[in-house]
Amino acid sequence: ENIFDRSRMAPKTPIKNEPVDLSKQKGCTPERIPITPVKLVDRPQPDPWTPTANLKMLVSAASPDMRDREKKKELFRPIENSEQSDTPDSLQYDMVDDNTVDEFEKQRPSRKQKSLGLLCQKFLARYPSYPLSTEKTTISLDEVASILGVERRRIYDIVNVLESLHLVSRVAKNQYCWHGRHNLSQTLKTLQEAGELQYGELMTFFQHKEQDLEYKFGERKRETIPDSQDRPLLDFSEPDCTSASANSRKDKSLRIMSQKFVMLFLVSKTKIVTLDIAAKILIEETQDTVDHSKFKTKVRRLYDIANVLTSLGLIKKVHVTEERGRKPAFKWIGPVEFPGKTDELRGHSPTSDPLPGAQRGACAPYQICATGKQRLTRHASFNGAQPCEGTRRKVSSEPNSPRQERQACIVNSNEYCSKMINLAAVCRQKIEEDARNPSITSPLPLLPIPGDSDFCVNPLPQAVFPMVQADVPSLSLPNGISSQALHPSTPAASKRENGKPTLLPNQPFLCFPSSSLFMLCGGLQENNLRETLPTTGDVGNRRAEAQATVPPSACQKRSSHKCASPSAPVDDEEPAAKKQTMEQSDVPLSLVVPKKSFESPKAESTPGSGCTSAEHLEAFHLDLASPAAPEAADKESTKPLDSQEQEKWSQNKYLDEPSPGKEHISKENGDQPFLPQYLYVQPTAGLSSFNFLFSANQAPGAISLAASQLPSLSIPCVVVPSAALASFPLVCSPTITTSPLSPVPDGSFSAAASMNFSMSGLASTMPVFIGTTAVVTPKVSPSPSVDPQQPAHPALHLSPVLARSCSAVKLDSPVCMGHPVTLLKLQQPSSTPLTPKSIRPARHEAFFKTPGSLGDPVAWKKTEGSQTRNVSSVQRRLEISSTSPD
DNA sequence: CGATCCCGCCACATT
DNA sequence: AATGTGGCGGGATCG
Repeated sequence: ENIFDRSRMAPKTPIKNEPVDLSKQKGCTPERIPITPVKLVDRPQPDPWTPTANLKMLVSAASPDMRDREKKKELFRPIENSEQSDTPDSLQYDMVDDNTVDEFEKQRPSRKQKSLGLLCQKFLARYPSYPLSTEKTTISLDEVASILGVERRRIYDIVNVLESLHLVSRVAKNQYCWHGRHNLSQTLKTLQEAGELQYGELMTFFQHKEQDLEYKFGERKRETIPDSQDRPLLDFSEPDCTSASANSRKDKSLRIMSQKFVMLFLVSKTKIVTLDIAAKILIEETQDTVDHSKFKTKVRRLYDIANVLTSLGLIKKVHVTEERGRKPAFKWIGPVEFPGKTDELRGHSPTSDPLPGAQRGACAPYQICATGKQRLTRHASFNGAQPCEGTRRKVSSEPNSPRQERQACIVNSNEYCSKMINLAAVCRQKIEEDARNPSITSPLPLLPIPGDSDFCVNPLPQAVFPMVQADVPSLSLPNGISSQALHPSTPAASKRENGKPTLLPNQPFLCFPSSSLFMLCGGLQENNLRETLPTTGDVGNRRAEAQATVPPSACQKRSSHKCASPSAPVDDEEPAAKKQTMEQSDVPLSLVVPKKSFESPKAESTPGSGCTSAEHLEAFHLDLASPAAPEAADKESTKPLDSQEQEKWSQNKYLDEPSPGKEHISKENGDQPFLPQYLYVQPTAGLSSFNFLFSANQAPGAISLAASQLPSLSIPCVVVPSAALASFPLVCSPTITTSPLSPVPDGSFSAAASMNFSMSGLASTMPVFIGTTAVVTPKVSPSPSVDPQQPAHPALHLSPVLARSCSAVKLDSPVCMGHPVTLLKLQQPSSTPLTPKSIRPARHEAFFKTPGSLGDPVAWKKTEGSQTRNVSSVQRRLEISSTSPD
């Protein structure tokens, strides 16, 4: 034993022997190995002196032995390298050794003994936690591997994680420098800051949700990780690492993952992160699809990282019991508070120039990240839809004016998108989970429906789309157009949705959708209202940010706040409230928010009215952010509060292109639309019997814009029949006009018109849904499910939003809930294509089918194809957002 | 049976 | 080309 220990102790010995062989052989060989077959180390018995000697010995011995490995299991139990645990055995070995391999064999190291965590402990034991500054300890991977009796590959796993925390740095090939934990605190602080910037908001959302949900621990973390981080690796940059250059292109995923993982803990309120959430968050890009395999792989990696972190005493394994059950999770047990905050950092990145920072990004990862977000938002605003496109590629292509900044922005946006997506996915899952768990659901209204998850994801995207599309169309074309754009229906097309361009020019409308969601939620839920408001406010901020391009200051602030918000002060009135509310608010919302960036500006060009509307929106945003917000909130709150209203809402219709409807609304509601983010038109209003809900985003955009101009906004508008809806059977898809409802001219544009028509005709009492393209499902079961709602589907773009909204609503309002459910059912059967594009028209036959329930959207997606759906959802978002038309 | 995660193939990077 | 790195996922073990 001593020997073994020594060996470890004395790492220095240069010898490398071929530990590998030995190690590999692990088990002793039955045949010969008299000695201690197990580990290299063990074997050495003869010459204890130097570890190396032992190693050699072992090796030599082993090699022959090696061949036999097979036996190991039952027979062996080699002690293995492990000293301690094994030690006893080792002794035994000695005793036994020669003769019975058996014992050894039996001892064969259990898996645990070979665990990475244990190996890491051994590794760490070799070096002082706080080495004297003077002494520089170099680590030779080969040497360590041999000493510890493991393959070098394992050492890489450990070193990579340690490197991510700057406990070691790579000096040269096969050589690492041991720094110890002197800088650990600083590194963690940095990560925390970076994490807040990147994930802060998201985290908060998630956490809130989670908490709401009821996680025991409450947490998971959520967050998304921006790609940007990846590359730069937050920390790395600064670290002393001489080898900064080192980080070559490849972002070592393990290192990055490790940092991100740590960031999650640091950002998490609860300090507890579940593996699945972390994995989701870490999975970048469009993962909606969710490759199960990918997820699995990610989890595996996280285990690797977690084992090392556990050995470092930074985290410990725990179980979080959620509604669903218990999930593996890790709790941060390391230092939490770090003296000085990085206010500075924040200031930099957020406030200061987003762009530049981003570009520079390379220099300071943090900043970059932060900037990235901001930018993203901005982008969104600027570019409009593009931002998201989850898939970057597309986006990049689209946008036009590419400036460097822009491009950068785009990139960021992409990242942002990816994050969003991830978040969405996470949210979605949560929601789903929540939904599953009834208990939890309460907090989050959304969840209830299975589809929700989709909604979450989709909604945003869709919402975004709608916005854009709407805008575009509206601008360029009145209702119909927009619808057409949307209609393109082909999924692909839908995703991109053309309209944007026009819209985009300046900003994306995308944002709205999300807001819309919020709105809905808010409206629906009484409680939520507040939350929503805040969220909305946030949204507004974001929008502002997005728009910020124009108003940088505001944007920056917001962004900064956002970032900071979690930890830092949000400051403005909103922030605090928002934060709180935010937290409570559903995840989805949060997701939405980020996305949203609507804008309307572009609209101007085309439709003057649109512009105005846009302005309103902005104004709102601004207002929200500042003083106005409260009012809006109030208004909103009031609306939502009323259960009656909710009911009405249920009745609400969503119009894809409801410009007319919107107009009505707008008229009726007039200015207010903004307030709530959802616009819901009371029956009294223009619509005789219809209530309109507009997603906040939508609403704003839609309302303002749409109402005035954009018919196309359609997206946002969803008319949901009130609970009573049941009565309404009709849904009109804009494009498609299902025969029954209104004859829509052609699918494409007619939608708006159709909407109108339907409206008019139907209006009387029926709840009509206007889908942009959707088909009406006349069938409708009037009752509960309110098939009509389904129409939402029709509105492709809208649908998402609607769906979300609906879902949200459902949650929020019982009434809604009921409907949705039914709806969902319906929808599923229908097999609707969720994607807006698909929605598009005609092709999809009837998207609407059972539009009704919000939840459906998900279902739709599902129908399309789970994977695709997922991805699509994300992509859709992105695409939609991007609106690149094709 | 799900949670863990060891093991090592193999691709890519670096020398 | 050899060697260093490290992504990745099959499949064994654990609980």
